[in-house]
Amino acid sequence: MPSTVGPLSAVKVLPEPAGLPGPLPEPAVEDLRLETVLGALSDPLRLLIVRKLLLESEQFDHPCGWFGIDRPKSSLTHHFKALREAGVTRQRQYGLERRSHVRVADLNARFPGLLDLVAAWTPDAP
Amino acid sequence: MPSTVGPLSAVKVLPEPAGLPGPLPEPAVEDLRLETVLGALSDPLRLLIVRKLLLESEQFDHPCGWFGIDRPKSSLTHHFKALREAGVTRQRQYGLERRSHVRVADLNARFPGLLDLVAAWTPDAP
DNA sequence: TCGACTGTACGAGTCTGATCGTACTGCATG
DNA sequence: CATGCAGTACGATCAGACTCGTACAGTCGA
Repeated sequence: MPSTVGPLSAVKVLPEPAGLPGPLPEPAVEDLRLETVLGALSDPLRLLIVRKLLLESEQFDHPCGWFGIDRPKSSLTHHFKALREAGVTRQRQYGLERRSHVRVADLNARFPGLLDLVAAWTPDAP
Repeated sequence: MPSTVGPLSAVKVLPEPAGLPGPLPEPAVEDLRLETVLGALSDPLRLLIVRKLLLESEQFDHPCGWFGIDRPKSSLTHHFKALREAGVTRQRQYGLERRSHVRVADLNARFPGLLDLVAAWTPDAP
């Protein structure tokens, strides 16, 4: 997984007209890479985040605090950014909060069945 | 991805009666972990290996040389070991060679659809 | 028995990612 | 305007992975 989104030419950069809720920079659907997405999902914490989004929301965006993860804010920022830059989630700025949801349609179009595996995943045991 | 197979209790250790072609140590089906498998598949080189095994063999084992990858032997050993320890491939010792194949049945049982994504993957572009 | 061959083990160098503290930005509400 | 809050940016630290050279082990055929 690259530290940045990748070559800037491949990134949807929406300058975002001062304060309006628009999606943060993310890879376009056609630029989603399987190895990058799998890398983003190879972390248990991020798997937990995506699974929770899939099972308990799907239609609404959620801020970081909604997940109830007991980690420092800077750690959460790191993981949410990783998910967004891999193309797994989309983030929008709603006033104070930055809310996330899974790019279900995009991921199902490019990697059908992948999200089912995430939804069926369990944090620890068999 | 752990550097070892994991807790030794969770590893199928077949003492392998002196020279007979038996599977090398690998995680049991029920011990396969999604995050570990995804981590193993998040590397382009390993994705290439698994895809080649899926598309061009499926029924037969193949030694490292068969893949025609232009890397030092020690690098290849590293990746084949990573795949085996994650439970993606099985390796058997046939005389001189150590041959690999994908654990198709096991992976389809635990993570249905995952191998289809790997088979559909392309090394570089959309 | 002596190479030739396949693959491993071990170690070093390098790099990336995970974690987290601290300081900061931006928005909202009083 | 002042305060509080959500989240980021930056930097440090640490662990793990990737890459590879070198040395070694086991097997097969001449």
